Amino acid sequence: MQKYSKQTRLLLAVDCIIFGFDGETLKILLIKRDFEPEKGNWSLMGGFVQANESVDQAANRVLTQLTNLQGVYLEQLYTFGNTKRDPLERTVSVSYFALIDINKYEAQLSKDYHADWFPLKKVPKLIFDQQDMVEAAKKRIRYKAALHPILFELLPEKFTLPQLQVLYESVFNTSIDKRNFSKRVLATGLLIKLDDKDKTGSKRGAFYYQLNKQNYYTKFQSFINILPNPDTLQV
Amino acid sequence: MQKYSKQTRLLLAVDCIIFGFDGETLKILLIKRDFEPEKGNWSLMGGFVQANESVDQAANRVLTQLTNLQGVYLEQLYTFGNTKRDPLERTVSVSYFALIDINKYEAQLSKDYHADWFPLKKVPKLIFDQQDMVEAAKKRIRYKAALHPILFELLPEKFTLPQLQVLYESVFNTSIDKRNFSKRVLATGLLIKLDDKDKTGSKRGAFYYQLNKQNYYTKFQSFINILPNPDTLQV
DNA sequence: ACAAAAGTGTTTTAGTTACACCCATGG
DNA sequence: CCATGGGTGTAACTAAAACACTTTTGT
Repeated sequence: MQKYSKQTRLLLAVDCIIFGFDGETLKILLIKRDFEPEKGNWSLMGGFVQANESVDQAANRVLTQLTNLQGVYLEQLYTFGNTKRDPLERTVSVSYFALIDINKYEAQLSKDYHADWFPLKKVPKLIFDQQDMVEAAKKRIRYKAALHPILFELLPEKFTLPQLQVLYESVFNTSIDKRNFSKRVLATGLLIKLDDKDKTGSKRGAFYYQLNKQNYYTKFQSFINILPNPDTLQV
Repeated sequence: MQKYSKQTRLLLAVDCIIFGFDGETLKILLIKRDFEPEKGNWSLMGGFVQANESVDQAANRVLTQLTNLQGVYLEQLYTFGNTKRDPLERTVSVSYFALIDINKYEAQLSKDYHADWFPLKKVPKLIFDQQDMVEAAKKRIRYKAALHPILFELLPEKFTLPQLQVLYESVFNTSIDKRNFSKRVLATGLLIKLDDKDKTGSKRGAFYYQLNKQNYYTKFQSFINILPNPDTLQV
């Protein structure tokens, strides 16, 4: 089966940076690595690409293994290819980032995989070059969210404008005027106002909204304008 | 040296989409593949990642092989990992795109490598999934150029505003008001006006400009605003 | 003297920011 | 009845778009 003779064959891995939002801060999901080297240390969920699967399929497999979720937003981030990144054997890793609704994630799974959620500011030391992967993922999510409506992937089907605003404020580490925020968000045409309210956050309650899926898919690739001053954003 | 036993090892390649601008249209550089399969057909410049080099190094090596240029703008684009993309043997390819000053490219090299420049609208049939790579690169260059000043990498050290405008108009397939264009470009603070003129394009001549390297490097990551209506751009 | 491309300024329009009060409700 | 968070409108300002004429010079 080796038709290109004399060429080096090497290990190819995938690693997933899995983001979730708990209503207050953006978090990532890490596991305790269960094999050597670095066994027992915090790590991204990952795995080797198998002979019979594409790289994308490998990333999806690995993500589903840990979360038991299907159809999740998953995007290729960057391929890390330094020769020494895995000290045991040359391994190139294709990193992906995923955005999941943290409520759909079952806590039970954390026990099975010795996994845990970490706020971005409290990420523990990670194995190999995974610190770089997380940094790249943080940059990418901010970059992309400044231009495209990806953050909705982190919220449940029904959400309120205050919830959405907290999410944006947390991702961009800024505070936004709620009047202007609501104007900009509603001007995108991506939201449908529902009749019922979320009463958990206040006595008056805040109206629920849901995504207008049609507009969402057609406008996903175009630039949107939810943030103030996106021009001055350093990304 | 195989420490992770029972895992699949596979071939890893790099492929480069090399862009150049001849003053009229955006072009890419292709070669005639000199080994089987698909020997003699048009192909991107590429090669296998060797045991002792990083993936980035492989991309740089391959680019320098064909162009004899160093220090060129080279950015990782996407990793293509379908199982069947190379019919001979499973090969995952990390694609990169490069922006070069077409004047620095020596025509002699084209003869050595049986290479040629093709306008984006006249790219011939390519091997494997390289058509997808070129499409991804076209999208990426437009996307990135709409937000960041990468197109200067395609121009010589000294260039005129009319030349720059033709470049933008060609990349975005649009026509731009020259008064507004010059206002926006100069407002970026990226350009230094020189004293001499390019007289090849007109009797009066157009002033040369060069990049303010300092501002260029510090502002490279922030969003700039040279295009009209970037919001409505489909990318 | 005229053709051909370079260069420049102003008005109009649209979009963004800043800002403060009333509303609804549970306790 | 009051504390808490939700919801909304307007005026001031800033940025973008539209638009046309003058300059230079080689032939």
